[in-house]
Order: sequence, then C-alpha cells, then structure tokens
Amino acid sequence: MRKGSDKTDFFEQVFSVVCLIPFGRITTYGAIARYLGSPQSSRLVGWAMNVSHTYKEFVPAHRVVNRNGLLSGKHHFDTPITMQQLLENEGIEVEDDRIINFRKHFWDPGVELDRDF
DNA sequence: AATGTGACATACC
DNA sequence: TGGTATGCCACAT
Repeated sequence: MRKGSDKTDFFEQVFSVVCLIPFGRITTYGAIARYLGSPQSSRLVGWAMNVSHTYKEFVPAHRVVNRNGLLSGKHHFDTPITMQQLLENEGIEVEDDRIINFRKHFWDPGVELDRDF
C-alpha cells in the first residue's frame, strides 16, 4: 500500500545509510548503491547528496566520496573547503582533496550492516 | 509535460 | 594501458 511516501524510496534509503555512517568513517557512492541493490545507480547517490540539503534531516554528505577517495562534491558545499574541513574535524586526514588512508576509513554498509548476500 | 542533467561506476575497445 | 561510451533513477528547469 505505498501511500506516496515511497516516491523517494531510493533517496530515503540513501539518506538512511549515509546517516548511519559512524563518526570518522566514510563510504563511497558505489558502496551505497550496491547496498541498495542497484550497483549501477551510483549516480543517484550523488544526486541524492545534491538534494540532501532539501531533506528534512541532516545528511553527512561530507562522509561520502567517490571510489577514488576524492572529495568530488566539495565544490557543492558552502565553500570548496567545507567538506575537507568537516572530514578533518572528524579525524580524517585529507590531502589534495583526497582522503588519506581512504581504505582504512572506508565504511562499507554492505559489510558493516551485514547484508544478506 | 517533457527533456536534460547529475557530487559515479563499470564495461568495452 | 587509457579513453570512450553507457546505465541508472529522481530532481530541476
């Protein structure tokens, strides 16, 4: 009985996962997309971040980066350095718009949330 | 209402 | 080995 609330089903799931990212951890668009069951919908995740500021809840979009660990969306924040500042504020080292030890800080929802795959 | 776009990722050549 | 092309779904204009 979807009562219209599921129109943003994908987005809400994305926001939910992003909100579940622990402090000081990061993830990738592809990881989220794969966790949602649509590994090829990674763009939607990025798009979701784009409209995250329109979402009623706060979404730590700064904890989501591309597969290369590059702060692809830094330019979309208030200032081009806001994203880096937020990450550094969480103890994540960022150099040249790239996350150092990206793999170490990587938080895979499909693994951490123990998906049944 | 329809078209284009988008903070990616993967596959193929 | 890198570059090109495509897929995906919802939002914005």
